[in-house]
Amino acid sequence: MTARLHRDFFGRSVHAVAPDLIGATLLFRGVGGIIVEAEAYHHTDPAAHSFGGETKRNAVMFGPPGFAYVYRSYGVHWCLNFVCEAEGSASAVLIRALEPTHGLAAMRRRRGVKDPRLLCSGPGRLCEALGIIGVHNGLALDRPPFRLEAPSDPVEITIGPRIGITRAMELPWRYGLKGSRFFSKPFKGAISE
DNA sequence: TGCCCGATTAACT
DNA sequence: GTTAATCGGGCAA
Repeated sequence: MTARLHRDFFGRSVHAVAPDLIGATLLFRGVGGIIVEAEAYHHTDPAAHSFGGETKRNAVMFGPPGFAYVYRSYGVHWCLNFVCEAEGSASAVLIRALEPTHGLAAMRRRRGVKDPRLLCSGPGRLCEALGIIGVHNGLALDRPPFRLEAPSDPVEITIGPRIGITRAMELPWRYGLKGSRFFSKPFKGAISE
């Protein structure tokens, strides 16, 4: 239990890493919870930021695996991704929701809500709850302030179409912890694995 | 430089 | 169900 996730873990296909992240514990400065929802993005995928090639914003995606890619969404929110595969592959997993387990008081203070289901259920919400912002773009995931631990027990995975995107919507690259009450949105037409 | 748009959220009707 | 908030990237001129 509590096996740390090392760089080798991320040096695999996003389609292997994303489901393996479900059930893992993500902490940022000791605050966080269990990853219950994630989506895979690959540079051959029209919905990925890296699809059009390397830019200043997405440069971290083109670097080595095991680092955080943080970007601003809709000019309002921050979103957290984990870079995967090999350097230059430009693929990443978007962390979409956590089940809060550590530092609930800090999360409530930052988010301004009490309901645990509103603290980290969404990519923008979880970054606000954990205090992750643009300056954390490019940080390594295997050392502080990040900490990642593998699931202590095997988990059942739910798979469905990604949400919030306008391109390649049909690709079933959204992964969830089966039965979780902390999704950003329900899984529709979900398949269990 | 100007313009449009987005891997979102919350607050509406 | 709809829409404003808000800003950097990407592209056209």
